[in-house]
Amino acid sequence: MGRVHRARLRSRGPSAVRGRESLRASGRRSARRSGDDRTAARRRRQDRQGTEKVAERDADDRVRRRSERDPGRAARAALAETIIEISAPRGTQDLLPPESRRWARFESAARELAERFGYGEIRTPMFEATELFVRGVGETTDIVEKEMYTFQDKGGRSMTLRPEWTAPTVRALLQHNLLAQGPQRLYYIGPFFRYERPQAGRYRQANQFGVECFGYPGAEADVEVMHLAVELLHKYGLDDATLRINSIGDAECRPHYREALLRHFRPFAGRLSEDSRRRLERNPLRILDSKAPEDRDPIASAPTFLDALCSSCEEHFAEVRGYLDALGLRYLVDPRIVRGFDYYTRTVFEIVSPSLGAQNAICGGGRYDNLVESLGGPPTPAVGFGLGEERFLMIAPDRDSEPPRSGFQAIALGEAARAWLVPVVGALRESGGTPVFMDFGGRRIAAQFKIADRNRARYALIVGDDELAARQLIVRDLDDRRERRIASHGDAKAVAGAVLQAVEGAA
RNA sequence: GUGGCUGUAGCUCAGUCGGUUAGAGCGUCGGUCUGUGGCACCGAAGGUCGCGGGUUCGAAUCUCGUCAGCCACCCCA
Repeated sequence: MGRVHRARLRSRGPSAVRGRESLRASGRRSARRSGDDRTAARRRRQDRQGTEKVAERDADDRVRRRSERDPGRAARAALAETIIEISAPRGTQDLLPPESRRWARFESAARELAERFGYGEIRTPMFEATELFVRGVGETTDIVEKEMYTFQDKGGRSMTLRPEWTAPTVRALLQHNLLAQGPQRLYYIGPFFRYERPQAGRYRQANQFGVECFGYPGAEADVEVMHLAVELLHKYGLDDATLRINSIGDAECRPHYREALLRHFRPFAGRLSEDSRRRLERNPLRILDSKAPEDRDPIASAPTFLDALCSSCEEHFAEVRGYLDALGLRYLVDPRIVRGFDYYTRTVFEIVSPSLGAQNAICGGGRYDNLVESLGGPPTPAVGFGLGEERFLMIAPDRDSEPPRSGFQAIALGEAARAWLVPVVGALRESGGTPVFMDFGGRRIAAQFKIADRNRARYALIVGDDELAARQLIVRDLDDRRERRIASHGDAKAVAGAVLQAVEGAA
């Protein structure tokens, strides 16, 4: 896919004529003129570099000549002076058919699965008060420090396009006091925004499917959300993606681990990467995430969290593994997973795919037992994940299959036939469950058949003057090329009914 | 934010040492076939060579800047 698709919203006015129009006029049109004329044109072109005046006169001349051939042009040119070139903003993309069909399929699969797990959809605004993310995600995280799309609204409030969806979900939960009704299982699907340099699997506007489960402290909930994510992958046959899990402890044991890490890394301080040196005091956990080659050895010898967990965290993690085993879910304990958000506690997990590039995490999540409280709610344990739709669809194998033929291509030959057929098409669309296509371009019959093929239509309905006179229409099976004539009496609805009846059983 | 690579037709890409009118395949439209598709043949339309400046008699080609895309770093979905 790839290159720039730049929409040229180009209005040509007198000032623009000097650029494009003059080139076109002297280029294309001169090709039809004689050789002498051409050299004259070239000389004029060279002269033009000399003085602006000549250039303008030349351009005006061209406008006049073009206007003679196309009277509307002068009026259009007078309307607009500016040249506007607009393309989709960096790191965003347009979604077009047939790719959009894959997205729709994925989204309904995700929804269906979430509903099957007992989760209900939540939709929240695309922007929130900036403060929500600063407090929710954490001030020292990369997201808050440098990746947020923040703006001031006209009331002077600081707003931010959501960079993640957990904090907004919690906000909505608290605002509507849903926790008073007991545990909540919610899912969401849609866009989120991060101001980053785009690369493979990373965009400024991306889409995420995620679930959040509130109110259950036990490992059952952790494993439920993991199961949901894995099952979605499984449905698409993405079995080479692996679930990696870890525990990063809670308020009791994390400080101890932090100390242990500091003791370990301090002696290496001089040799660590610049980034890791900075992280040493602020957030030593994140050093474990580093890919810098000079950090590799110190990280490999670092103590793991699994040795430092307090007894209750250790027990929780053991239960998580137990449930995963009981469900037959394959996983890998990876002590290096730490995750980028501050709100995680205990279980964290990622699903990574070997077929993605450097951004190989297709899904990430974990438990966040303190977030609800820190946003002003009652103490509420919670666990959830986010899954990147772009990344998922990059590796999903549902690409090439050609859909089976279905529906109708209405083919009219001539004005009268078209006028007769249009209401029939409308009636078919009202009553049938299959697509009905029609080309309004007045193309010859062969071209309309090509369009039918492209549309993967199953039947062609052909009407020309002969059929009109005979009150018939032709139904052609585009698979076996057999066709038959059926009577077309009555109004459009009756004709549509006759058509549907004629193909019934055949399809 | 840093670095590397790349911008030529709707798409994929050629374009020699800087030289006259920038090409191909696919796609689109028309024709061969006044009314029958996937094939074939013929023809046509379609280009500010990303944009702006510089060098030069002359720039798609060299140079600087800029924008965009891709990839990597940081980090993450």
